[in-house]
Amino acid sequence: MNWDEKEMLKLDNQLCFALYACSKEIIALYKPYLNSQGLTYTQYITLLVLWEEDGLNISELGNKLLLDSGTLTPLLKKLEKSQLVERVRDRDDERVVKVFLTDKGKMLQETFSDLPQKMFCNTGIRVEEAIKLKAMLNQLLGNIQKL
Amino acid sequence: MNWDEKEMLKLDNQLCFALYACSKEIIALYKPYLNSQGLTYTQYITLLVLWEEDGLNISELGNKLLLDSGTLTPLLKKLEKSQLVERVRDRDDERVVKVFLTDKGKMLQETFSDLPQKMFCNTGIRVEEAIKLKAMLNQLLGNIQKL
DNA sequence: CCATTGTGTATTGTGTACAATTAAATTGTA
DNA sequence: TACAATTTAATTGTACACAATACACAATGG
Repeated sequence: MNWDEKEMLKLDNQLCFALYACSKEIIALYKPYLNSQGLTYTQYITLLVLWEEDGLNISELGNKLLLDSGTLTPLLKKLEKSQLVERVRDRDDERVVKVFLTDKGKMLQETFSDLPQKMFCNTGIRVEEAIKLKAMLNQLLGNIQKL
Repeated sequence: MNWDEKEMLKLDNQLCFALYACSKEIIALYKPYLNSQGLTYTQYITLLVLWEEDGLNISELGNKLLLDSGTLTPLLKKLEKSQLVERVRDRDDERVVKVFLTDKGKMLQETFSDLPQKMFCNTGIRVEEAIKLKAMLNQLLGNIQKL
């Protein structure tokens, strides 16, 4: 093993760990806001999607969130139990479960309307930096998906 | 809710989701390499730390990996079961458990010596881009930790 | 010396996350 | 119309991830 290889095996030199750590820490910053409404981060981003487009089925949600049915099925049942969504099996195709926001679920959007701005302040990052960073992440994600 | 607020509640406009998605997808790229050696990503980065500095205790590992004992205790017991590490309770302070690599665990480093390079190629990102991205992530992480 | 405070690990409970499998329903095709 | 292939969710099993708690031990201050 040469010097370069040894250097690159150090945790601090790994891009993946920086991503992994950043992701976890930022999600942790969301927690106080979300937990106060009885939500987790994954449940929150599921609602984000439904606020944009209601009545998606589970695989459509999974495509947008990059999550599979093993994650979404129990999560959506919890959201249903707290009466934020309704799961309705499609009459025309009984395999399909469509997910609809309840009135309570729709109203919750207002509660979180200022959360993105709040979170942005918490990170202490400049606007142009954030835009640049997101662009780089999206490009990276695009590269990976193509494989 | 004004237009800006509504825009920022869209999934695709959220930096946090870009981080979360990127992190998961890159870790997924690691899986074939790691699973072939019976390892998960979290176990791999734990070994990365130990290859740099052997004999750390659990809280020291947790500080470097940003993980708590609830995650590390069962993980280290699995690594011990597969004979890659040894958990030794400190004689002087019975609260402390120190973690040492076995010979088998030390030798595994060679097996992964070219993995960072391989992974880098898989992402299809340019060197300067990767460096820039990692710098931005580390700065963001620094900002958060200070809160 | 001893009560208090702090530290280090383990345990329990909840909630993802994903691979693999199953099961039901639909679709394509001979 | 049979029936194979595909699609869609749900289920099962393994592995994090973290909050909350418990517990043992250590350090410290009066």
